[in-house]
This record gives sequence, structure tokens and C-alpha cells, in this order.
Amino acid sequence: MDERKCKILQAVIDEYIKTGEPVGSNSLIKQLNMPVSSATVRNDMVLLEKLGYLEQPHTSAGRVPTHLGYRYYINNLMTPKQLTTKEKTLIDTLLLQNDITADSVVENAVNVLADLTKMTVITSSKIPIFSMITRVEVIPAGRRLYALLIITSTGTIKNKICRLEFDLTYEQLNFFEKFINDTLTGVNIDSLNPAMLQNIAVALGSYMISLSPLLHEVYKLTEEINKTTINFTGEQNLLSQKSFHANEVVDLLNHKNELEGLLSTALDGISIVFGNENDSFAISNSSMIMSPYSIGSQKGGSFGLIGPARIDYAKVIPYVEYFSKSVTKILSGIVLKNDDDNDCKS
Amino acid sequence: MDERKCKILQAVIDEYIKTGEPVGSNSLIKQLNMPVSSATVRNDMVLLEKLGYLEQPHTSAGRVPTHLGYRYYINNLMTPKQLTTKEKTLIDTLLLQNDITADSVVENAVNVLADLTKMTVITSSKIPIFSMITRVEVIPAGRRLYALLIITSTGTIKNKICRLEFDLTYEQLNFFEKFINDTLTGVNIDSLNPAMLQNIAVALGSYMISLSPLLHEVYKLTEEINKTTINFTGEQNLLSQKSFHANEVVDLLNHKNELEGLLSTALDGISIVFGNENDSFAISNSSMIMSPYSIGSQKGGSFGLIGPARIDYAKVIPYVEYFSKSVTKILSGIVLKNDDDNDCKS
DNA sequence: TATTAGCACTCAACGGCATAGAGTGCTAAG
DNA sequence: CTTAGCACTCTATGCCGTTGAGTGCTAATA
Repeated sequence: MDERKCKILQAVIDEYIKTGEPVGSNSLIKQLNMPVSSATVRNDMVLLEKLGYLEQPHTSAGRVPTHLGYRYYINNLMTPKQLTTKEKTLIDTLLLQNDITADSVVENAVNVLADLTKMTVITSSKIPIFSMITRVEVIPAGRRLYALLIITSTGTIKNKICRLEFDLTYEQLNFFEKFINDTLTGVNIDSLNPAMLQNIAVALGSYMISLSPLLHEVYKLTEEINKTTINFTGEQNLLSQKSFHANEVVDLLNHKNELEGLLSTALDGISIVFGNENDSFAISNSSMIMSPYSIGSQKGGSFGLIGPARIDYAKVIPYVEYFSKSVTKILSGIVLKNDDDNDCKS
Repeated sequence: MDERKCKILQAVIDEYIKTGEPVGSNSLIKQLNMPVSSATVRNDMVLLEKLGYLEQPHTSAGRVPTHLGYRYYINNLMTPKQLTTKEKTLIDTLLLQNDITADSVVENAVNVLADLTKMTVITSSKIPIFSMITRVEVIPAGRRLYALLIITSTGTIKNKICRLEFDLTYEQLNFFEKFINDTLTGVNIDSLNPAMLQNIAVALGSYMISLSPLLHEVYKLTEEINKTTINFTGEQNLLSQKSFHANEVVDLLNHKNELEGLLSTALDGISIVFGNENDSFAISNSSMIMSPYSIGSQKGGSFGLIGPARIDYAKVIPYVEYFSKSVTKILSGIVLKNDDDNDCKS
């Protein structure tokens, strides 16, 4: 891979990303005004094809990048278009417009990212994993109906309404609320498990029979908070990609679980997957750019941008990097703020 | 419109719904073994075309129903395929699997309906309009953070986290919670308005300055509950319709507001709209079957099934009718149940 | 008068065929 | 190692001609 071959590979991919058409030797030298002839370029392209970086749709067509080609391009050739300070301040403003709870930060960020890049964004969020229970509330909401509410240190509120088989007295409810808050406040929400639940039930003492159904519902609610949530934004952007069939897209969107698996493999920094390389992400000629975000030193989730393989990586990757960093910073700030002073009642 | 012409129109539409291909006079007499010749059928078809019930894609093609044709078919010709008792009991079971709150009933029903009919279902839900406030809770959730919670008589729980500019004391909070519940419990949620809010703020007396921001947030939350929500289910079913372009579908899904307007026009019983007949519902060759549901005597919302114009109306309409009735019944039951005995604290 | 057999006509769909053009690989010369 | 030149390949495009389903019209029939 001498310098000229690199230049040619880069030019082919740049051009292909721009036009979506196979790139031939002639159009290449015209556009690049290289001091060599098209024949030379052709010879080099044969080599690049042997190396697996390019391929031909058919004999008499130009060259198209392979996944390997894209990877080489991303790692060695492209010059990322760094964000301007103007863009950065715009993003900063947009990201801070909804910074009260961790959930809302991520949700908002994903929207902004999909909007700015005109791509489809997918997030898997594990935020609850390192949040603590801040408060549990039980509120009568009708005949034998009770609303349960859990608030976590990252600002997540989750509620649920449940129907019991019998009525509870005011006294029972009061006891339960005090008991459950004494027991669970400050507990990490992912540390709860059936065994622990059993112990807590026993600790209810004489109230066990009447209150353990409610306890069980609380547990079920924590389980729900615990689930990794996965969300799409900007699906329209995928559907309006004319190179994709609606059916493929629908298929993709229906396989959230596989995508979650993929996203969870995202290592620090940017990683990229191509469709067909991987069974769980199978729209042909598509790719996903992934990056995780964290809270403090712990992993908080990841987001991935999905689009055709010929994404403008040079432009999009800096975006993803900046978002990953910003979201991490904002989330870490929120945890600090909320832990800071949590006792306004004192 | 003599009897034979009706039979022919019906046969054309039945056949077209089944195959999606224009129907010709020959295939018609074969399939229908009518005691007349194809020439006679042709003569009749010319008439049906003049009446506006049929049209030809081009001169040498068979006939295709027009919107007018479908309407005539639906109103006069088709024989609805009534649901069997088996189907009814299945639906009943499915509908009752989540009957705790009004919201969950509707959400569940829409899912089941989309699933059974393999179509896209859209709901506009006005449930909150006739629900009363059952309880308002304010829960400290971090530094200057407060979780607000409103529970309504139909089981809707809506929460929101808000950040205030200053800390509140335990005493202030306690006062607010008692005050706001005394003031708002039993109030219809759509009867709140800015003027009323003003009065309540004044009634806060010496607490007004410190607590009116919180009051304002409560009001904003009621406004949010009040909004007509509109939801899609089974979008995949639309996208996999090969007669629709992905772009059209995306367009449609992005125009929730127009659809809400359309849905709100749904009168009692079934109504049907065709695409292109109406600007706000513009996928060509599509149609929507709508029906409202109620709670007691008040309108609760509507749902609409969206699909190609050649829906199997005879099959789908009875479904929609049955759902409309069932949901109405279940919702009315919930309101009764929840109003029944609302004072377990006594 | 309503029906029908017969027939000429229309038009989309399909396949075959020639052409144009972009691009290639190879070869031989610089 | 580079390049001019050339034969070759293959898609895309457009132009028939054919096929077949379906039509409308007419004249004969019940």
C-alpha cells in the first residue's frame, strides 16, 4: 500500500459516498487531477481489489468499497470533519434543554442526534443499574387500587397501578410506606433479588400476610426499572433511504433484542458494524456507528446510528464522539447534583 | 340499479378485494356462473362506470372499484361476516387481560385489534376529559427537585419531575399537599383553566410566593393529561403493504394532528374515509375505518384502522364494531368500580 | 326490447434485438 | 514502472413485434 494506492482508495470511497455510483478510473483522474494515467489507476485498483478493499458489481462497472475498504478508510485515510465551535455550542444548548433527569437527558440527546445527522438513532440505556432508590410511595387510587411510585437518584420515576385482593387500612399503608422506605432508600436498584425480597418479607413480621402482595408489586416495579430499555428515533430517515426496502427496515426494527446485544458490545470510543457481517444486524449495505456513554466511571448505555454503508463517516463520527462525551458529562453532573443534598425535609 | 347490476358490482368488488387485479367480464361470468353472456355483463359494467361505481385503469383493462363503488358496496351489497362466538370469547379474554386503568384498556385493545386484523390501528384518546382528580402528590426527589403525581378516577397516573429555584421546607410541602388535595380532589380535569388557577393561587394566602411555582407545575401537568393523545400500533402492517410507498406511509405517520382531526369527526357507528378524498389523509388508494368508543354516555375517543382501499370490509367492519362496543363496556365498568368506594382511608 | 355472438380494436406486458457508453484488462512500447 | 491503444464485457436504453386479456360496437336473435 504505497501512498498513491491510499490516495486512490480514499478518492474512490469519498466519491462513492457522495454519489452512490461505482467509481471508474477515468472519472477518478479527472476529479483528482493526478499526474498519472487512467491505466495506472486501473492497475492499482486491481491490486486494491486483490487486497479486498474494493469490488466490482460487474465486469464493466467501476469499483465500489467493501466493508474492509470502509474500515481501512475510517482507520487510516479519512480526515474527520471536526465540529466547529459554533456547532458545538449549538449542540451544547440543545443538550441542556432537558437536563433534569438522566432519562430525559438521554432521550433528548437521541432526538437531537437523529435530527442533526438525519439518521436513525438507537439507544440502549442501562441508567438504572447504578441508580439508588430515593423514595417509594404507595398511594390509594380507588377501590383496592394502589399506585406505586419509585423515584431513583438519577431522577427516574416509575409508577404502576395495582389491584389487591383485599382492602388495606390506613394504618397498614402507613406502616408499609415507612417500612419500605427505611429498608430500600439508598439501595442500588439492581442489587434487589428474590432472596433479598424474601428477607424483607420476613422482616414485615405480623404484617407479612397482608402486606407481602404489595411488597411483591414493588419488587416487580424495580424489575421493570432494571430492564435495559431500547429506543429508536428517526425511523423515517431509514425508511426514506431509497436503497433500503421497507420490509428490511421493519425487520430490523422488530429485532430490538439482537440490536441490544450488538449495542452492548460497544467498547469505549467508536465502533462500527456492517450489515451482513453480522447476523443480528442484517440490512444489506447498512452500517451502524456505535458509542457508549457513561455516568462517572460506570457504563450508562450506548447509542448507535444506523444508515446505509455509504455514510459520510468523516462528518458523522465526530458528531457521535462529541455526543458521547457531552452526554457522559451531563449525566455525571446530574448524579452529583441529586446526591448532593437530598434532605430538604430536615 | 337492477338486481343483476348489483350482483355484478358486488362480484367485481369481492374479486378485486381478493386479488387486487382489475376484473374483466369473462373471469366474472366464469367465477359467478351467471346465466348471461359476457357481453351483457360488459353492457352493465358500462352503466356502472357511468354511475361512478367502477373505473378502468386503461381502455383494455378490467374494472376497478371507485371510492363511490366501495361506499355503495359497504352500505348495500356486502354481507358482513359476523364474528363467531368463539372469536368473541377470544376477544373478550384478550381485552380483559389488562383492565385496571382506562388507559391500559385502550392501549391493550388497540394492540389486540392490530394483531387480529393485521392492520394499522390509530387511536385518539380523550379519556381524561371526564376523569376527576383523585389525588395529587408532591414528593421531594433530590436537591430542589420535586416529583409531582396526579392520579385520576380512570386510573391514569401522570408524573413529572420539576426543579424549583429555591428549597421548600417540610412544613411548606405538607401544607401544599393538603391544600392542593382539598382544592382539587373531585374536580374534573378539563375544567381547570388559568382563571381558576389564579383563584387557587390567591387562596394560598401567605404561602403564595413560595408555593405558586409548584402550583403552576401542577397545572401544567393537568394540561398534559388533558391533551388528546394519539397513538399508532402495527405500523409494520402498513409498511409491508406492497402497494404503499414507504415515503407515503412516513408522511402519513408524521401528520398525527390531521389524523386526530379526522378521527374526532367519527360519528357513532362506523365511518369510512378514503385517501385522496380528503387532504388530511392522503395515501392514495388507502382507507380508514373509524369508530368511536365511549365511557358511559360520554365520548372517550375513537379508533381507526388504516389499510389499502381494498380491505376485506365484510370481515373487518364487524371486528371494529365489536371492539367499539366491548371497550365502551369495559371502560364504563372501570369508572363505576373506581368511583364505587374511594375512601379506604376512612 | 333485452340479450348475445362475433369481430375489430386497444393497450399493457413481455421478450428479443441492436446500440451506446462506461469501464475494464491486456499488450506492447516508451 | 508507466501508459497509449485496443479489444472486450456488460448494463442500460430504446425500439420493435407479439401475445393476450379485455373492451366497445354491430347486427342478429329470442
